[in-house]
Amino acid sequence: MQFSFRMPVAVHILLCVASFQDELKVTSNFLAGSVNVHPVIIRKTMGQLKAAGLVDVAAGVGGARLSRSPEEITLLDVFHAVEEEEDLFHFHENPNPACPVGRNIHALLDNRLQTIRGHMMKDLEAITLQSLLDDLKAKTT
Amino acid sequence: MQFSFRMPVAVHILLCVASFQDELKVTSNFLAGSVNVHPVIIRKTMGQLKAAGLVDVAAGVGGARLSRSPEEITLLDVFHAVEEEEDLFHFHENPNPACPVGRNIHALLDNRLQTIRGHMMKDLEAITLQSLLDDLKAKTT
DNA sequence: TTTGTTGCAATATCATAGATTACAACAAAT
DNA sequence: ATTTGTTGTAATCTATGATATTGCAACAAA
Repeated sequence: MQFSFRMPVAVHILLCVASFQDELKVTSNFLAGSVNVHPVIIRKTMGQLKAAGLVDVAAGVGGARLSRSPEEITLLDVFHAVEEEEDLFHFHENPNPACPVGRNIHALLDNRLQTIRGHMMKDLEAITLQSLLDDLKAKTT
Repeated sequence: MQFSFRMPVAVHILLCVASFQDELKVTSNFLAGSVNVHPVIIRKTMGQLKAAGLVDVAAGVGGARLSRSPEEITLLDVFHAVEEEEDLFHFHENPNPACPVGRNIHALLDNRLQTIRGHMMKDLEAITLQSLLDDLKAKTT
């Protein structure tokens, strides 16, 4: 089990927008060509990024731009924009309350797993779009 | 998206085995009653725990026991026993190699996300079955 | 008014997880 | 040796969620 590819796709979109917004009109069709998914998926994801205040999309005429500088966009922002707010692990419903383990399993695991999730969020927060752009530049020059 | 509930179920199984192995025969039907899932799911999960060397199951006569002491079983052991070895995030296949972003997106994200996954593994490793049993005892007495 | 685009709904397709059924293999008890 | 209760495993069913696809109204600029 793993997270869907919405997150990598969203990062891909943001990198493309950051890289090309000054040279050409970054449309969902253009992005679909680079990411290689259906344009509607791009538009949907872009809608989430827009709702999160990460990009501005020009309705009608088309094209997208970053709403903030790449230093101010972290992977945590992207994650929150794109993924549901869920627990990392899915608990089984209705464990038997007559069993001491069943009665307590949820409470036992919950805070420990939330801690792990918290660490993951911190890690994502430490990665900025700018750092990815820097790496990208290093790889392409 | 999140991990399936195999992991919490496996922990539940191990806690029950540890708690009851000296008092009664811990069968898949007994466990199914506490966890509240189908006995076949228990047997399947138990098979994974057995293959990972965490429990011994008595074929024929039935009943399970821990193969090691609870101090020597970590949630990382359980995780490896029960979850596929996958990346945390699912990458989109076939990004456009003609685009500098598409050509590099995988390499850009991969090691960063692997690092995050590594932290998660370390966190899981720090949680022993014994610590859960201690908490359980504190809650039930 | 035309053109290219976004936003969104509806539907289709596909993969995966869990539930369920069925049954052979097994070991102990009698 | 037979019975009994259990494990191990395969096959199938169902539900859910993710992505793909189609279609179209709304929009803004030329």
